[in-house]
Amino acid sequence: MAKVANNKIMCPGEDGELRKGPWTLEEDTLLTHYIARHGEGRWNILAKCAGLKRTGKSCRLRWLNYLKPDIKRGNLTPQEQLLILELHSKWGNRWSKIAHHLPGRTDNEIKNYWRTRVQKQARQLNIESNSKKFLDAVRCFWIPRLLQKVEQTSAAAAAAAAGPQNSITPKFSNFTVPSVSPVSSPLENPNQAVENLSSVTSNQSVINHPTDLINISDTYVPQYMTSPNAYVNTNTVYNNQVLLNDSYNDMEGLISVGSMSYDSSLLECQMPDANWGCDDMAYTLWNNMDDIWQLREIGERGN
DNA sequence: AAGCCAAGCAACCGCATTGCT
DNA sequence: AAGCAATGCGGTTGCTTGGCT
Repeated sequence: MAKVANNKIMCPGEDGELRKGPWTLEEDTLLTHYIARHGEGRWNILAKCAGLKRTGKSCRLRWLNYLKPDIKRGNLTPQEQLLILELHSKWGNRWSKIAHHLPGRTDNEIKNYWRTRVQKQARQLNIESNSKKFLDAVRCFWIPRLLQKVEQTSAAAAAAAAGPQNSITPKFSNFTVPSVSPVSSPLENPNQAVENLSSVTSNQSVINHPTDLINISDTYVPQYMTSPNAYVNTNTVYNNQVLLNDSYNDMEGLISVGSMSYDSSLLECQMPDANWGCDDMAYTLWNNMDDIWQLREIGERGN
């Protein structure tokens, strides 16, 4: 341990220049063994006394982000991704705060996930990743999809645990076959889908593109945080046609779960028979999702 | 096989905050 | 209360790796 001489902490092997760059196995071993014996903290002293030619800061980072025994490695699960999206929508770039809610994950890992995966989507959508528009897109399209994945994976796990005779019927297995009515592309006429929504009478699918929903969602009451069903139902809208769009399809790639997916051409959006006015349409749409949207799970792609 | 490029991630840097003297 | 060191946090950099030509 350190000795104090003339108010200066003296440790063996503290001479020489500080190292930078990737850590070697030897350095990792030194740090791990030292912390196992003496514990964390007092990083500058630790760095010197452990015989590491690193700054205390560097040692701390290496330990917290890589060497600590409870660090979880590997891909983020759909549940973790969902949590990150939700918490980031609440708190923004408070990586450390977010990381506290994901045991075994570091703020650095979450930050990298956000920058590499999430911001990539924003770029592809031509939306600023810190804009309300993108936040809405995440809430309306991405989170619902993750919720589906979470449900699917837990259902699959339950089915596996129950054995083949007691397999559980997925929650989305009995939705009706839709009748999708063709409408003009919102890319050609961005306001078309909203207009179509106001004129629709019943049983018609009219939303072509997520940006339409983003526009609508400016006025919706954000129940997304408390109503899982709302996620699923809004996602129906997304799935309905946007899956044809490459950049949105890329969101799929972020979720490394099983092969189950939804066929956009067979998802149904049903409107109630009541007359829809544009003004209160958004509010009604988002608050009645549970009742008015139905979807049909296609199951394994290729069916 | 070699070179190029982009994505992902580990690590660094600077600033802010906290705690101790 | 002030000064200083340690620690924490978020932004950024640059290295590694894998895919493509």
